[in-house]
Amino acid sequence: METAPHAAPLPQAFTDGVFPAGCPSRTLLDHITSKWGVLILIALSEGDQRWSDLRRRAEGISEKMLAQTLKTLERDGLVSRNAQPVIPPRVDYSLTARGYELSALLVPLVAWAFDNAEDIINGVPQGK
Amino acid sequence: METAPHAAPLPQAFTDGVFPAGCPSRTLLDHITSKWGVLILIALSEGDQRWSDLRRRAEGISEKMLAQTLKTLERDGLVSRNAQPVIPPRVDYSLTARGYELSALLVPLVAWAFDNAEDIINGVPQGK
DNA sequence: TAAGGTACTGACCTCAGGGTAAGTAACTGT
DNA sequence: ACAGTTACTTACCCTGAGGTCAGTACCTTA
Repeated sequence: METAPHAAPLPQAFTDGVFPAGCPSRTLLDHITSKWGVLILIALSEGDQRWSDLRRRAEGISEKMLAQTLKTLERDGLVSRNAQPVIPPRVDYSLTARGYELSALLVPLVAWAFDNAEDIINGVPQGK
Repeated sequence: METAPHAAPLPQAFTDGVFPAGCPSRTLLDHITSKWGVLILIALSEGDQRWSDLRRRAEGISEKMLAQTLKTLERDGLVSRNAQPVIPPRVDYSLTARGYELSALLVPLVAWAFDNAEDIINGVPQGK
């Protein structure tokens, strides 16, 4: 029942243990841990997706937020947009190399949340 | 320059590729990816901390948000609170087993964000 | 000729996440 | 007697995340 012994190395970063307020990582962290950002990145980790696919998979997202989230992730170089000049329009989104790198870290986190959510939200103590 | 081939298995969860709107994992994800939640969990991953330590380390957090975040994480069974009946008060916070499990997934993510933030926010394309 | 499909944009409004500041309890040291 | 310490709570306010809805462009099919 002991908690954290002392493991889990925070690599070289934050050696003083302080997370500075003005640090750019704060901004990036806000983008990638945003409500919809996580879901979009996870969805794309399974392969390219069209706009309409993403809308369907991130259930509950509005068109406005989908557009906004995708723009942010694109600006951050995590997602790339490929528009085909056809009618009706067809736009495919995919992860960049950098985005794929990130999704590899994000996927286990979301999987863990999925596995533990029910117990935690319903207040099951610790055992199962 | 190819992006995601198809790897990174989303374990058993979300086999249909849809993230349902009412899913409890949405709530949990909101807690653990919240602006301050992440920082608190990371800070505690290095060992027990007092209230005042956490305030200092999560630079910029207000007392109100620290209290609120800690309460949420405690309710979720990720953080445990140990108050000693001394004057002036002394309260230590630590990760539970569950919280430690989570922090092991969170730490690499934050480390990645820290390493890549500067390039990404300043718009360095991809190479370095 | 009118409806439908796709990928958006923009205007408008609401609500909650989060900041600021002051107050509190209870003891200790000067 | 009074300031100092620590861990909070409470009240008030405000910005911005995010929802809703309407509109658009352009071609296709009924």
